[in-house]
Amino acid sequence: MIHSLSKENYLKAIFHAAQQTNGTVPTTAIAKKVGAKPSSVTDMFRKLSKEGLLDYEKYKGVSLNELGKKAALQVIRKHRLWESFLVTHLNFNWDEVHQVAEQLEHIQSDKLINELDKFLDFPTRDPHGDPIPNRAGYMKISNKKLLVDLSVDLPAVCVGVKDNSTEFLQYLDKRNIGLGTRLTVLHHEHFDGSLHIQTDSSTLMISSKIAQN
Amino acid sequence: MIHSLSKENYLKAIFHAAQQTNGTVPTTAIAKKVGAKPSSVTDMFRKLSKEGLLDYEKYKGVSLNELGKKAALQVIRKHRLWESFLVTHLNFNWDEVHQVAEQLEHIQSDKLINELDKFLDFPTRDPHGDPIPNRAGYMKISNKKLLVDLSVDLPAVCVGVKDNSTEFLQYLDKRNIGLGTRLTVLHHEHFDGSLHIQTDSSTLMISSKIAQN
DNA sequence: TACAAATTTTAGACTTGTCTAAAAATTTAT
DNA sequence: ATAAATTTTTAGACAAGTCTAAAATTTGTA
Repeated sequence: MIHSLSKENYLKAIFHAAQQTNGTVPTTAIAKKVGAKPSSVTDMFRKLSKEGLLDYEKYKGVSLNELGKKAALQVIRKHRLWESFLVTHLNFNWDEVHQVAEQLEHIQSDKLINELDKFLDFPTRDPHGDPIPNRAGYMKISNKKLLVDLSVDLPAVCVGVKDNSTEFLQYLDKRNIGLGTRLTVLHHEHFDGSLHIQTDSSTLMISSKIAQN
Repeated sequence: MIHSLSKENYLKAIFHAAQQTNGTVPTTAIAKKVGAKPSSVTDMFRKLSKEGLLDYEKYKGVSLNELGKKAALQVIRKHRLWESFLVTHLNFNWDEVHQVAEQLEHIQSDKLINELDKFLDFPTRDPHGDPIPNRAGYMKISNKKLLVDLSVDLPAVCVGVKDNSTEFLQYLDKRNIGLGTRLTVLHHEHFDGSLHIQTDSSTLMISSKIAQN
């Protein structure tokens, strides 16, 4: 139940890659993610497969099984909790945390990570707005988030809306916002909760209308 | 200027061993500390020597040079700052922290460790009472500490006293405390600062008399 | 459908850090 | 002072994770 640093990185990479492609991931995709040559990735696929963490068929790519998913989610949980800690308590900016969290995510100690979770008051989103798996490995599916929860200056893509009423959709349409629209939050206006956002075509202001990223 | 996990462990082990023996450390002493066979230690001695971190002569043992000492102190700084964090913010007991700190001490990030230092308000002692090197690598020589600063239940040895007056020494003598006496603090009485301590031969009470560990 | 291109796997090798067994040097003790 | 005991080093090997080069398989296209 304890994996090497390298194996944890592969599991994480496969998990993330599988979010895009529906489950099965090709060798080269992982090679790019982990910064290794495809031949090395094949070797590791066989090892992880033999350890019962993923399903692998020669030339067919891999997919995480339940055990592998669980292991990957634990690493992701650690990564995101550490990122949160760095930003909220150690004065890191959201764009500085990744490299350090890549190291911290491999520290092995259940007590450590659960106490950190408690210390941070059980956050559900990391500084990039991505969901943090809980102790049991459960996390809200996908990395959608409400526009109001979106970090300032973080580029994002609109993939859905919460309020599906026609009037709301027309409102968005009039402003050229739809599925696939790329946007960035420029500024949060705290007194009324309104947002200044930047899309590819224009800059505009949005009130507390809730759009999902 | 960046060393592998294993090398950092060797540097730390050599540093600690050198505190006892006046500078030069034999192969077997390090073998025991790092949990490796003497032949492996010899190999590593040669590597670290070639990297300019320590002075090594075949069959003569090693000693850290300035560069090696600096590197060791940075690892020790990280170890002790993390121990402090674990105890003061994550509800670890002083006897639970070591194993986790052994991992955390190898995280590479100057910003991380300096921000952690600041977050902890620049502590000078870790939970075991050992001094924490500052950013520049400076630390109060040796791990002596005042008895009043000694953690409860941590076994210690008396190696000196601050007040050298005859009457104070006689006072200690009467209670069978001298250089080399092993003792443990059982309890701190907060209202008057007195201490209950346990020596090999007896249990006794000490007022705010300051004895150095 | 068959060939060319791209992807994936195999084979053999290298690095780091470790080990065992045996040889060499040092220390201890008589 | 020399033999015995201990310590240290050398030599050769191994596991993990990686690489390059070449072979095998799959995919895309004419």
